[in-house]
Amino acid sequence: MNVQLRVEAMEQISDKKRAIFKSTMELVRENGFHGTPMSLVAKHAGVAAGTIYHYFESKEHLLCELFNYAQQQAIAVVEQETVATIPFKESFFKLWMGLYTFYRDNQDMLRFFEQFVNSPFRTTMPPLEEDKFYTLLFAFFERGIREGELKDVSPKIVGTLAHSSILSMAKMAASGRLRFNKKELQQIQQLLWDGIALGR
Amino acid sequence: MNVQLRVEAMEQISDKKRAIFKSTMELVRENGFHGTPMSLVAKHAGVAAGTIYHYFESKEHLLCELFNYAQQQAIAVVEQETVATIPFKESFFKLWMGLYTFYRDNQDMLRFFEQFVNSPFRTTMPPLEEDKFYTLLFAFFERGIREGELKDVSPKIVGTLAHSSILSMAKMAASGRLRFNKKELQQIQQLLWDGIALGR
DNA sequence: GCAAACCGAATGAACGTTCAATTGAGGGTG
DNA sequence: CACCCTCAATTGAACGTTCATTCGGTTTGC
Repeated sequence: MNVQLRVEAMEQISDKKRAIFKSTMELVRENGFHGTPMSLVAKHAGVAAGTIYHYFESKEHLLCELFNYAQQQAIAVVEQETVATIPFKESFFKLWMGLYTFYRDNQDMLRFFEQFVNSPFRTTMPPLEEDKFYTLLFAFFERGIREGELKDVSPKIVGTLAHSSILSMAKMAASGRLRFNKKELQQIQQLLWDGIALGR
Repeated sequence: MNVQLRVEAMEQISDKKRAIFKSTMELVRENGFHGTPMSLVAKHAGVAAGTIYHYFESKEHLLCELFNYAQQQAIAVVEQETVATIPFKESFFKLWMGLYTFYRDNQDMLRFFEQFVNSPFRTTMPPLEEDKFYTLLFAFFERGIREGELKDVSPKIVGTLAHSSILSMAKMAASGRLRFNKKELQQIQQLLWDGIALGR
């Protein structure tokens, strides 16, 4: 039943579709949003140009679906690290580290995300999965406030602050300007925690 | 002499050039990076297409120069709020608020920044002014560490965290999803300060 | 009268998308 | 098993549009 549910949620993606997603993400990372013509995507994915249009209505749809697809993977990380049976503080550190390593190890995706959320697509075709991601994230921080672990600031604010700290650190690591060791990463998380936690 | 210096630094920009910058920023904000043809920029700026090429070598150069131009204004904010004669803690809050209001009130610019730094231009033509911005920012936080006001974490880390918090809050305010009142803004700054400051 | 600034139609390349044609997997029939 | 039919998957050349850029000519300021 667990498997059943996962299959339903993921909607069983075809190999070609996945190859197209992968190529698009890599090319967008290197050449940007513009600068990745469909012909190039096709070549990289090892399919003909026409084939892409069998799976996707247009370039715009391809990009939007890719965003949702990638976002689902980020959602999976949040769901995995925020089970309600684990104490809040422990979950907080696990979530921070989980998302950080996810973004750090998926730099194509990270770059694609940033390009996408600042593009006009976001407004012309609002992505469903992004809402879900933030809903989950904010719910987690609301729990922290409810349980008296966090200061009484809007969960949206705390959640956004936490997430932006993760993103900026992952981008820093990705750009190669600074590589963090385990101790530094713990320092960063602790620093954030000190800010948002309710001192006893 | 004060005036003299400022003029030298700004290099005396022509009205047409400024109009082109303004139009580009507005159009990029609405239509994204792609989706703003030079012809549209020209029309919005009230000049002919060819005129743009009198001032800028190419679209790419226009965008890069615009980035530097905009970045200079952000630099001006940092310089204004981080004079060494004001106590560090007070400067910190002034800087946070100064940059926050700057970004919030210049949403075109904010959006353009985000698009630009995640585009491939950043790597093909590394922007000088971005370096200067971060150099100033990091120097300020280094001062905080040196004066024993901040925890001994790399100034690059603290600076990046602080800046990302500003950006994410300004983006939130810009998107209209949440409008902050003065008390909430103070809460956010305090929260950050609590995280990075050395408890006595 | 001479630069520099400015114009905007023309050019040519690049790109998203289409479509007629081909392949191949499955399945029903005798 | 051979045959045919169907339909989805796939191909890639061709099309039409859009867009950055050019350039010969005109205006403006000095």
